[in-house]
Amino acid sequence: MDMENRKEQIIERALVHIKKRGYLSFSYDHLSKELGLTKASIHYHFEKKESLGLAICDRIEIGLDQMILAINSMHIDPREKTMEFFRMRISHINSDEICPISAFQADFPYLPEILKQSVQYVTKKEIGCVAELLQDVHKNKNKNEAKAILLLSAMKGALQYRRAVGGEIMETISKQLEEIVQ
Amino acid sequence: MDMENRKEQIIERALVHIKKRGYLSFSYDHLSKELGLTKASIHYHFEKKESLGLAICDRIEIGLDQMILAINSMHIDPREKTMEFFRMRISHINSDEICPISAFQADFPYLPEILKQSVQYVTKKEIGCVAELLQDVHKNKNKNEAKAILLLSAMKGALQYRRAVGGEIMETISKQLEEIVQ
DNA sequence: ATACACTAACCTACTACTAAGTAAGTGTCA
DNA sequence: TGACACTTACTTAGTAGTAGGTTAGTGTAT
Repeated sequence: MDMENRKEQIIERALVHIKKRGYLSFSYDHLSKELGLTKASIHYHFEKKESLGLAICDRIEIGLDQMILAINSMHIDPREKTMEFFRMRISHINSDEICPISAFQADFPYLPEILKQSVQYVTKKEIGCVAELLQDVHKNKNKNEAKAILLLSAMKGALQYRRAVGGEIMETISKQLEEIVQ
Repeated sequence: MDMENRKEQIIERALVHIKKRGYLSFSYDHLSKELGLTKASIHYHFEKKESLGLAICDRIEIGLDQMILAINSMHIDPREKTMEFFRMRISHINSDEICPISAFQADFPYLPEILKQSVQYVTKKEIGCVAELLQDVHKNKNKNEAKAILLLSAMKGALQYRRAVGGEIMETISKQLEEIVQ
């Protein structure tokens, strides 16, 4: 397989693993067996685990950009745009998974410094995305930033709760997030 | 040192480690070195890591009971009681830590079955605690359960966000939680 | 004497990471 | 056209370090 396809394939599988079990707990061994390669081959594409971690952060960032682009091309109510962001975000996370950014945050103290920075960057970017969508609802920048953090914290906390209390929690939370957006 | 004191000491240190780095990532080796013991000695008190995990869940449950007891003996507004619960909960978590229940949830798919059950139990118990405190504010049981889940999700999500965006986030969130309680 | 709290030394499995080698292809020059 | 240098995408076989867990034995207080 050519370089770019294989790299993408590894990033995609690693992202699934991170959503399932976190950054520190997934291993090149698991990953390689799933892809029908050797560990060494993954090291060929991503010299260190850290390099793969950084590539995944980039991947998440690209995903955010694509979502914002898709949402801004929709002709719907501004309130609906914010909710659409959350719907899209949740739809990429299976019921046995958590948000990959949350997974990185859970392992944060033991990440290599450069990966910490990348996680910080993508975390802040996501908050910025939501805050900007909220700007079309009410024009209070400070309040929107605070609201964005609340909405995101609640959504991601809920995704983790889902593991212990079951699936119906996300509907319960979504309804209440809608009230907060209003 | 006598059995009960040592056991308590191990649980206490392990709880700190779980708040800092999660259940899967803390090790008997680290723990033993901190306590000036050997790994084997910790295995003497807690045969398996799983046993220690269960003891920590018990410990968290006892902590919840004590908080509810303390809060119910206060002569304050019902709204304030709910907020006091959150203040107490947050005060036990340092700025480089996350909620231990969240930490267990983050590692959930790879916990032994019996520990999963214990985490589920303590998760639901905490939701029950908050929902009951809310019963003194508004008497709508279903809505209070939903509100409890929202408040807890937001708080715990925010504790994880704090690692990537810094400490001032908790004040921002607390103010907004107060509005939701009203 | 016996139970308790502990240690030294070990085992197996798994982690990230590396060294050395190879088959298949690409580009270039006589 | 064909020989040569080089690259890509891998493999096999390792390294050192750490994980959870075990076994057999030691010191001590009652």
